[in-house]
Amino acid sequence: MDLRAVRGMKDILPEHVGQWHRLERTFRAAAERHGYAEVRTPLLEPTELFVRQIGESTDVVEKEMYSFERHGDALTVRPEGTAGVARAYVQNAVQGKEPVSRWYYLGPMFRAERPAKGRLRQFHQAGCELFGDPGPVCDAELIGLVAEVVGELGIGDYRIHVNSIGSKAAQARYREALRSHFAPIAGSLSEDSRRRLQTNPLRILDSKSPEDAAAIAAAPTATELLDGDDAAHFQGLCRYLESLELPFVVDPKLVRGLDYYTRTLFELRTTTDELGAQSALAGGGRYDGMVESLGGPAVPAIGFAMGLERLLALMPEAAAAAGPHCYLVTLGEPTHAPALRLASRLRQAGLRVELDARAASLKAKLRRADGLRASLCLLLGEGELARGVVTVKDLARHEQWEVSLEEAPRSLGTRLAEGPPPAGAGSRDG
RNA sequence: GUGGGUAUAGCUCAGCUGGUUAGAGCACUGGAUUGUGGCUCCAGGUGUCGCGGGUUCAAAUCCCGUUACUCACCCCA
Repeated sequence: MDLRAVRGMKDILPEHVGQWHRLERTFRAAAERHGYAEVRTPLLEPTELFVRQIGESTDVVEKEMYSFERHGDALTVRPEGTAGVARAYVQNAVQGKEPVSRWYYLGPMFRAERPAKGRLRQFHQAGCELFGDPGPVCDAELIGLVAEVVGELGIGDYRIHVNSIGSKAAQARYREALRSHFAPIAGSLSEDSRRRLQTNPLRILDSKSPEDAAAIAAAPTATELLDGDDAAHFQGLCRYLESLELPFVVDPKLVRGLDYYTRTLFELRTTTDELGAQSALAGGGRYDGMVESLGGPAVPAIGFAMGLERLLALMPEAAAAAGPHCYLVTLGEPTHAPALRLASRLRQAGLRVELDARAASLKAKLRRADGLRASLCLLLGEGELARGVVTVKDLARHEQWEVSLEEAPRSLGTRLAEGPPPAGAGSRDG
């Protein structure tokens, strides 16, 4: 086969879409309970949007974006959701319509990384963005929302990591403090970390190289350097998380790879190894400067995104998808047209009907009805046709009877409404 | 981008230090039951052994190259 899906981009086959729907339903319901409404923004944005908001020297911008030029416009397929949503917020002057906006989104993101376990080039995120509230009450509430969704999905093995890197000014001070801490010992650092000393010393902190471990442990932490307002904000966040009874760990080494964050940072990390070397299920933080840097007023904002493939990998197996109510089997060409009409009338009555007019044996068709977990199998042969009836077979109860073609939609509708057949058979909800 | 691993039937995989017609399970089809399923039994496979080259009397097996997938680094969802 020479035409395959692009590397790192996967087909989601019908057998898995039930799980996706469950995940999306759970997320939407939780977000809407918290007052969030869905926003849909384009997959393509001006390249400049991501370069300026995510940061020129970040990995995402330096090497992971799908960028191209078309009709003179430099465009990029979105690598994340926040920048586009913030752009939409500013462009539509939403701050003038309401003091606080709660928006959620759902969809594919694209990063041209080398794929690995838990990491794809097209992956899906669901996220929330809250504009107009500086926190920290809403920060805690937002983290609570993420935990709620993850918990409802049946995922329990995770930890909430929280940190604060302060305002942009505090970050600049912190960067300097890290530089003066690491510069004298640069010789003992890993090659990557020596490079990061120049580009972004914050990210030395999440280096996993053993040679960096001691230097990182001795490094100053961001929270130590927070000034009055920043420190109070972070203390408030921790206090509110406690009052929500959300277990969390303060993780001074939590530094995220996007430049736009201010103050609050958080991640939900799985404590299992189901995701290989990856561990983040969801991540987010505050980005108080973004709206203003996009040309809007100084509106504070916070948000998060969850990786849907990663959540799916940790979700417990769901029950089998519901089969059809009726599996309608024809026997012989003369029954085809009447069967088509019967199927259509049954569907009008609200039933899920699958018609099997293959030339295969009755045995093969019944086997298929069974494999699909159909509730009822309907047999329409020439004998039935002559008598104006259809044979109805309850696959779970091993009973069969005839009903007139005329009466079938009403009779079968009633029968199916009576409830599921005995255990182990019939339809189940996913 | 840099490394490691893998590549045999639709799927999951056996196939030993090279040896003649390349196997199993699952799935699928037919039959046992001329129109009755899940269990059982019987039967059914012409598969570019990823691709190209090399070594050899002989290559799925050894060597080289190449492509794809995968895992790890990096970074993140």
